[in-house]
Amino acid sequence: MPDFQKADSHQMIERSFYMRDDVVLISRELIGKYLFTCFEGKLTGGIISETEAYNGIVDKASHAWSGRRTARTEIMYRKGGTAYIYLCYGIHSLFNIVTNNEDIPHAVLIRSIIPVVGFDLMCLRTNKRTLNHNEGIGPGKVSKLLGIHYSNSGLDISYDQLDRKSDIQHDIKRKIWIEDRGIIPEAEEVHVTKRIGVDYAQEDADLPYRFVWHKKTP
DNA sequence: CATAGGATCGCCT
DNA sequence: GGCGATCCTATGT
Repeated sequence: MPDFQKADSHQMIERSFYMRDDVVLISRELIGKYLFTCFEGKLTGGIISETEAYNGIVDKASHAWSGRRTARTEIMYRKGGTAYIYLCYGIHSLFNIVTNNEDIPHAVLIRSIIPVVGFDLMCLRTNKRTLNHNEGIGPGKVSKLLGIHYSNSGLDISYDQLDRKSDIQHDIKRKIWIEDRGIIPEAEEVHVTKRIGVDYAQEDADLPYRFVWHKKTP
């Protein structure tokens, strides 16, 4: 378990990171970043350990395939750094980060985290006495641990440096954000595979858009 | 309005 | 590894 207190580089990821063109690269680069939520003043967070890229209108696995726009998917067409969260199987809120410019509906699904901050609250949310080893593995479980609900879809998770008026620790309005704390996964520990549960996507079903961090045991 | 199905999970065998 | 839960979303009449 990394010691986040000792990491010397704490930095909330800014807009330019999310606004880039290559959603697969962003998906890869999010491995090892810290995902935080703060709802009702309570902080929880973990290290992102699994992601999937969804490559907009040309990607048959994407909700925005062929430019589809509905009330739900409209959020995907916002600018990079927006949260796109939707309900899956009637039960699970799945958390995605919109990337690229406005009107380009790229997104990264966060599939797993390693819990780091707020264990007590995460136990409450999952109704467990202690967190299981695999409690953060699976996109539905990520949202459960962090208290993310699909009604939070559309929240801004980024910030614009020029608009920054005070220390981010005092930005009580921000509910979800990502920080770079200097963790760099070993390249050979990050596995690339096809995406989960998208067999319906025909020729796009096998694209190497999933990244899984298999950490060597310390 | 009605209805099929889903970027899943946990419990069961 | 099989299956039911559970309800919103998208689509069609």
